[in-house]
Amino acid sequence: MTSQQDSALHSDAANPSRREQILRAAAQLFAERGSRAVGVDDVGAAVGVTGPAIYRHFASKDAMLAEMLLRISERLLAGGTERVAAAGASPVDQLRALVEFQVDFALDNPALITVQDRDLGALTDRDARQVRQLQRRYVEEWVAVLARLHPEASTAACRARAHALFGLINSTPHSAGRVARPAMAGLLAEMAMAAALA
Amino acid sequence: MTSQQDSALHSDAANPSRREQILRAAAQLFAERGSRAVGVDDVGAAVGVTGPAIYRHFASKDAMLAEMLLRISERLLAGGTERVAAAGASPVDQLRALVEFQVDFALDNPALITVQDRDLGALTDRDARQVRQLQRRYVEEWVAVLARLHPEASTAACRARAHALFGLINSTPHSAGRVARPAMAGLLAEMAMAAALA
DNA sequence: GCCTCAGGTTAATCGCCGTTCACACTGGAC
DNA sequence: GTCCAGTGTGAACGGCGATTAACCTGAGGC
Repeated sequence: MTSQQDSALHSDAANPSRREQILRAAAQLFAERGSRAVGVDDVGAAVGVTGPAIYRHFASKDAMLAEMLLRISERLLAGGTERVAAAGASPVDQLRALVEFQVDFALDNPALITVQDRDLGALTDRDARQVRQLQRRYVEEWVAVLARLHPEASTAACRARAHALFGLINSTPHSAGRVARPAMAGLLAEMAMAAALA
Repeated sequence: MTSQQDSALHSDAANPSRREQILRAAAQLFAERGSRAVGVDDVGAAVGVTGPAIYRHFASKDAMLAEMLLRISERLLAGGTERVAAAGASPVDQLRALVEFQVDFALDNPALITVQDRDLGALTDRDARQVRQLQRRYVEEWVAVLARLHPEASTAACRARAHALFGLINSTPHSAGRVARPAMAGLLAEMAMAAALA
């Protein structure tokens, strides 16, 4: 139904391998219905093959989900640290860089955003631990910046603030498409900045 | 494990019937693992009975989830309209009333908040439609207030803004417990007001 | 012209889990 | 005391869905 094609998954966006096609289709389906409600046959059908063909490319359905979530977390962490580094020394500028990065990511990859916080629990302990560790490092990036903007606040409060900002920005998938992308980006960034500095 | 006892489910909080116990336990489990990952036996075990005993109180596992989500939506809608009505004519006061109501609800019922937006898709079409309709009416309550505060903004933009505020406030379950309840309530309300008025 | 191998296919297998069944055990109502 | 409604229990049943097995094909390399 959706023509949405979350961009953060492809190595080679132009000519995606079958493996990449599967990951993208799976992300879309997982986001719509939840990973446990999506059958291996559904994923196969979405790329024009039968269910078991998946196993030529992934060890298991869980492995697909794991790879998906690991890539997202890595991409967020890498992008976040990069943007902060490029933003100079001003905490407000750093915050703005993080906000704009997260807004762009959420608008570009609504399905991945949805899957990430809905299906973390479906991973094996081992995979989940690894994803959570990457997520934690990304959060700490935000916490460090927020701490400089609110010197009086505890670390725990800054962490809560960071999570609240993620919730705000990641609300995108819920208010799907009725507002044009640039306007939406502006609105979310503005709200996030106001909330962050309040 | 958790001593959390979401309060919005009981009619008689003091001496809950077996039926209510089941709903509470199920909400907790569903929030932790997702409704599809929780077995009927798990729910039974959580209240000290075997799985099939559930069927003395609910027609099916889906019926449990449906009742849970319907109650939440009804409670939110009722609470929201009531608070707005009691807040007088000032849009800012009305907004503050809504924000404080939502913050209290989210802090009191983290499990329900989680289940509500994670497991809506597991409902039958009929039930899902009904829940969505209640949710929509609650959202419109917010949209009406936001529209008066931003007369220049489109309805769609106000709706996006409302969803963003829900995302912010409902982030509570993700930053579980490290900040004391009153401080958390203050922080979330402050951030939400700033974001709403930005 | 063969051999290999990547990538598919269809037809089992197999375990899990929602649900139903047939049979107790209560504890009031009368 | 009897009876019945309400609750539970353990043992099937049945379907669904992930995985595996066995077999096929077509494109290169040699």
